[in-house]
Amino acid sequence: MNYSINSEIAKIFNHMAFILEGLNVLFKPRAYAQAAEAILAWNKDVEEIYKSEGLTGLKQIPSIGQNLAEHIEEIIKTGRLKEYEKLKKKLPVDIEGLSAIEGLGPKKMKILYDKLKIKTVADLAKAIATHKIAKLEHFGAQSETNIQRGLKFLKTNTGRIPLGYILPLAREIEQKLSKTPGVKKVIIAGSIRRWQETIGDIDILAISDQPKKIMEAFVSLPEIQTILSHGPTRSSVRLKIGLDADLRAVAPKSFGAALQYFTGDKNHNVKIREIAIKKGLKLNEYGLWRKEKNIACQTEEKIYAALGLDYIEPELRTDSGEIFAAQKHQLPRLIPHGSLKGDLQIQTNWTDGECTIEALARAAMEAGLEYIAITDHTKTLGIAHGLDEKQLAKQGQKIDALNVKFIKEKINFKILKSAEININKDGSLDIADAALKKLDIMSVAIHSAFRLSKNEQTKRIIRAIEHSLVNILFHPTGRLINRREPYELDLEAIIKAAAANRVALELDCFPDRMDLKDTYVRQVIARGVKIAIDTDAHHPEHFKFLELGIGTARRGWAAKNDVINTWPIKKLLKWARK
DNA sequence: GCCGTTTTCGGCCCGACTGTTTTCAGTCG
Repeated sequence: MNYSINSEIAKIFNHMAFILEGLNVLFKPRAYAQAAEAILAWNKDVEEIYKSEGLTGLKQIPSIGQNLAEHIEEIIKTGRLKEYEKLKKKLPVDIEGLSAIEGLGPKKMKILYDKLKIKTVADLAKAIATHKIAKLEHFGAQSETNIQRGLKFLKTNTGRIPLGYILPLAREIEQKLSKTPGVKKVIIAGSIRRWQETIGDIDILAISDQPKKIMEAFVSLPEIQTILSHGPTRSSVRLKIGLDADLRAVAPKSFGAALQYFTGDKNHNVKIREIAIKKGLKLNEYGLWRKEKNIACQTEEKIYAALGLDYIEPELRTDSGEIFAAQKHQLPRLIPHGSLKGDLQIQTNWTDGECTIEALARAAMEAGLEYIAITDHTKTLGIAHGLDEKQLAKQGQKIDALNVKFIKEKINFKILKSAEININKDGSLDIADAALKKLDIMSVAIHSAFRLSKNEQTKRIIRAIEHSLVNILFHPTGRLINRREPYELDLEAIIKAAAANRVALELDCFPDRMDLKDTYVRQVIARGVKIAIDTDAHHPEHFKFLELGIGTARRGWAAKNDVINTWPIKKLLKWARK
């Protein structure tokens, strides 16, 4: 899918928000920034929406009203936005470049431009070298030093890092801080607690009566490159890996309120606080208050309840309908962590995996699973030495033998015969039906011809879904986070075909795939289509990624029964036999 | 500029930390 128009418009709106902020305009900046966020999060191309439903369609997007819908219309029609051009003249600077400097926001950028005509990072470096900054009003020697330091450590704009690659480090820091004297509890909050697919920083909450001690421990961690701020209850650091980490400490009695506040996300919290205001209350990280009187603070559950809401799980806190559902008691019962019984995508050393079937099976047992499907690539994927019909049959014999061995060892574990069957360019499969019939479960995927037109790609995949033996479509959109855009395809049409043919769509939870992503999971299960959460394991260590898949499925409002590999093996095989 | 089951007008989250300030504005989350 091509959302470049969405990101282009979001970028313009974000720039406008920034400039308006610099011009001291009230409230509009938030309106523009929220609109930008909403457009980015929307799963449909705004140009398509506009073409089929006009301005009315655009106004269905949250935070888009008459004015912004007309702005979008103008950008689609003319490729530019006059109002943006006008604003740009008032602050014609490299917003992205300069924003990468810690502590430099719209107001200061405006001063730097007005007084010194600083437009770029290079201009800024020059001004620093000649000590012009310190002499400016509202700046000083310290500001100059800080900007100089900021120039050295530009905020990494390589983007966000997949959760799976950050989680081990975050947990290590959590462990270390837990050992500080006087600490009652340390918990990772923020986007990690919400299981967001990528992470921009690590947020940690500490419960302690002696917050200064834990702040001291935090800023002394060996993982740290620089200290950005260091106060008695809050500190902020840049880690050596280029990511920021924040620690917030509160007293035990404020635990629930602080956890709610520090988990976010921001939009969710703003909405929750607005609900508090409407009830004549105030919510902050210390509790829920009516004037000076405390209403709730110990647990998140109590705070949500006091606001008339069912408890909202962290994964759902994205301001995308969860608050309304909590008011109406309509929140889903999310799939619990640890409820997967199997993993249906695993590659072995028969193709591009690193280990034997048995080693992977034993690792899966260790991870608490009851079954796995071996899904080596098939023959047309030359680079992975894909298996042909004969080799598949031979692998089947090996799997049979291992299953017998497990029975003899009295191990309750089963290996299923499967494959990651390659979909040809025309939508046919590269393995003959006779060989496919011998497999326990059949999964398909595309690995080539990524650049087909949207129409052709969609038709190709639907043809594979319609094959009478196919059970699962692997990594349906093909995106690789920070590396490859998804293929152009009409996901709605694919979901429809999957529903009609009772085919499941995969949530491949390898950290940089996470495909389907959260919002797509929500779209898919809303249409009654099942998902399979698989690790795509190539190595025994990879089974630890299962928790990431559950996190993303929960973000997509999935219940246990929406996920086929929570089922006992008998139920799964019955389903697979169509 | 958006939004609404207390509002179609009058609201718009809240607080810590920093640096420049003698009481506060900017930035950040």
